[in-house]
Amino acid sequence: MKYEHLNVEKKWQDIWEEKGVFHAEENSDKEKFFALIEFPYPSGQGLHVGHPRPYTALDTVARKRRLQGYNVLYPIGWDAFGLPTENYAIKNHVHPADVTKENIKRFKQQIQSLGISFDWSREINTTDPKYFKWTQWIFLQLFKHGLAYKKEMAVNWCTSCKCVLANEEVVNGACERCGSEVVRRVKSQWMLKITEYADRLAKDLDDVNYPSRVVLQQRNWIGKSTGAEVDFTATTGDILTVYTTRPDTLFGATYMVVSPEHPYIEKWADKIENIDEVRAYQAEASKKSDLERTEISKDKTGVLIKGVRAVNPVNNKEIPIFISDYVLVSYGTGAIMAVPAHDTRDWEFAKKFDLPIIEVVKGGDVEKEAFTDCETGVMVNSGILDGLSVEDAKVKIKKWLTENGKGKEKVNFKLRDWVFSRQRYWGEPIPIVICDKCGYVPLDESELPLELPMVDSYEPTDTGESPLANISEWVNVKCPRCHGNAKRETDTMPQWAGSSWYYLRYMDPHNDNALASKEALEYWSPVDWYNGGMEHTTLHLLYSRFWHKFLYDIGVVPTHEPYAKRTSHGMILGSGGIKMSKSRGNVVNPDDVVKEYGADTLRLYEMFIGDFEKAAPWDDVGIKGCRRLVERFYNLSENVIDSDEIRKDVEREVHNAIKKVDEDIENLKFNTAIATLMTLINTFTSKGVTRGELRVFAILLNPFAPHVTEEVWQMCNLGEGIIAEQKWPEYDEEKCKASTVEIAVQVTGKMKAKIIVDVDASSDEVIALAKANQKVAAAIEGKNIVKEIYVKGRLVNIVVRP
RNA sequence: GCUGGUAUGGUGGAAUAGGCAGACACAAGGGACUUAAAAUCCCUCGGAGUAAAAUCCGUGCCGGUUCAAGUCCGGCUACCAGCACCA
Repeated sequence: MKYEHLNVEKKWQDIWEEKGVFHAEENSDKEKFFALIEFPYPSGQGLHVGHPRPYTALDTVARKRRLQGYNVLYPIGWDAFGLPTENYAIKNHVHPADVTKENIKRFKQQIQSLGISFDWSREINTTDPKYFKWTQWIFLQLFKHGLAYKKEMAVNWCTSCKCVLANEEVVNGACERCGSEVVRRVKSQWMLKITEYADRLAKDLDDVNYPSRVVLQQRNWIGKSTGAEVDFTATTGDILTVYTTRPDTLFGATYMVVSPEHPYIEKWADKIENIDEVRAYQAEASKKSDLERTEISKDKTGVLIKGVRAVNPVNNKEIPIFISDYVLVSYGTGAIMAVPAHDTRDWEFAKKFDLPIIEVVKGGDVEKEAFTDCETGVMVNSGILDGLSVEDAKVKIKKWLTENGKGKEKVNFKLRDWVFSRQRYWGEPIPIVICDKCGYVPLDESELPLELPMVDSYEPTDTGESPLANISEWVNVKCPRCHGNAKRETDTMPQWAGSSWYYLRYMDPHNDNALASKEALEYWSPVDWYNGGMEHTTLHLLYSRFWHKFLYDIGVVPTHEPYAKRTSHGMILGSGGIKMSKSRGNVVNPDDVVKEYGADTLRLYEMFIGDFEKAAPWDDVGIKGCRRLVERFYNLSENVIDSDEIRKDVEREVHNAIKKVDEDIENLKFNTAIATLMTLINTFTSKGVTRGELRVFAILLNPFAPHVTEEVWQMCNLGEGIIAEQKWPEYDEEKCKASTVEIAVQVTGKMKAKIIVDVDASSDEVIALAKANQKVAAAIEGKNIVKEIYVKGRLVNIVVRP
């Protein structure tokens, strides 16, 4: 019997749509379950087979939860602001809003053909003014709480996008999006004080269920370190504070280094004898792009500051001061004490400039390389610290510094504030007015949303100004405070703004009075299960945790973390394990797969392809195995045994399958869940299937292959419908157990025979049975038995010596 | 350089808490059905070895612990990802 997947799938999708079966219920007494996938960016290229992997995975979970009686929220929307759309619009002389509309239409149609159980009544779009009204509203709250501020600073400037980038968006000195060179530019930028939350963002990772690799990556990015600030006195009389994680090595400091941007250089200008040389070095350092700075990272450069020296507070020794670009102005105090004996970078610098190396931790050979081990060393040449371990020395010196007013314990983070403005058109306008008299004035909340003006040209400029700056009728406004002439902020928000809170909007997507109602937030928070890509770990995932914590602090949301559980999927690669890309011409379009094999087959294959968390290569031929599963299942309907029972001889296999599929879905082991179903269907194909067995099987398969299972259910008159009945099967632990079991028998670790024994047979009985086996008897004959081991239900090992 | 992760047949991948390596698929080979092909069904399918068995070898490499190691420990190698002068 031929399975006409196109008709069947369309039929069921129409039924689901018409009945609205996937709409999350309002005011429900049921327990809630909120499943979330990262909403897509509707690009011009349309869907590729990578997209459905996470959608299908959480769809499987969401469908299972519905069958288990939960009120499930599984929403989708569009993260639609962004550069590719804008660039396409510029090139083709159409408005980005129109491009976005077209792209969404295509994406939606493609996703709907997969039969994912999204609640389309809650669809959101970050470019919709009704949506970004609340993005702007959150920005205003951040501003009012001092967490959004404008600052003149050196920023990452993408030469191709003509736009600044956040630190998180710079990859190996290049733009994360387009790969072009990123250079430093001094610009006045809106910043968000994510650093204010650094400690909580790191610490609260303990309270959520995230994969350890995600936790680790976020913690590394936040980069918390504990050390001390130490006050050196310069010969000018100024206090020059350094940050170090190794205050124990203070006696080994033989010079200091300040970053080229350190403010004291200007202050000391007339005391520095070689100020021209110093200035030349500063100029050179400022010209370097990030890429150059990393490329030359091995060869240290620097200039000795002549005329000013520093005094080590612990022994009053005078030491020289250098400037060098290996010290960053943005971390710590922008100045370090250099301990060449115990820091690799300082060691390299000292060797190059022929500076003294004083060993203060014994245990290595500091003439050969820096000894950085903190575990084994013992303090030497360190006055009061001599003889102590590194750990004890740290404690003692911190105490000494505090007591003598020479420094204090200090925690530092690598995390920097978030550069939040972009000089592009297609983003949320920043709702701020710049007034000569009043400074930065927020728009009144009643003025929101502040919409984008219609313009003829939204090309980015080289001047570093947003295209919005040219629209004088939009730019020139009255100051909301003093009503004098003022100008709007013309930069827009980055792509990450809209996605930093979108999951909240799904809870109450049509609310005009708040980003979501209190009741909805109370009921649906937090997201129970959020699946997304590893590439967002230090971007979207971190940003949204920051916004959420802020919203929690100002009483908007009821939980301090947005996502209770996070999982991550691997990429779908092209055949041969290379990345799919348009330029390689190896992109597989899901539309073609749906057409040829059907959505159920595509879904099954996406889940069967391999370990969900790892990358897997697409195989055009391999998908056939999944199509066969669908057909075999469909064909089971032809010869159903008229009985509602589960037959005794398959009972154990059926109950084990329920258990296995249930557990595997919860543990992201979709591939082995499907393998279990394949094994079971092989049994049914050879032994036939009863109505009772078919019911169980169809429900287990339903979350993976929702169309064909409903179809067979209907054809065989098994009941009202799988979704309609909501009955996830339960397994009976007793029925999973076998009465007899096959035991492997080894003689000194070598497999000799297999015997069948009673599950509850005693060790003695089993060993006796094993010895009675011909092959085993032959193998142990005439030898000393040293040991006899029985592992229950597994094997017997008889250890002999000749 | 640092931090994680991974390594299993021709391929994708299984293997609870150390207990029969290769589940489940794909491909390949053989057979049945067919005028033929497709589809379907059945058989074989890590390597060496044998007429068939027996037997030996085998989870990136080298060692170790154990009655027993893909799994644990020590030392490498390769690949992937993240970070990259963070003091």
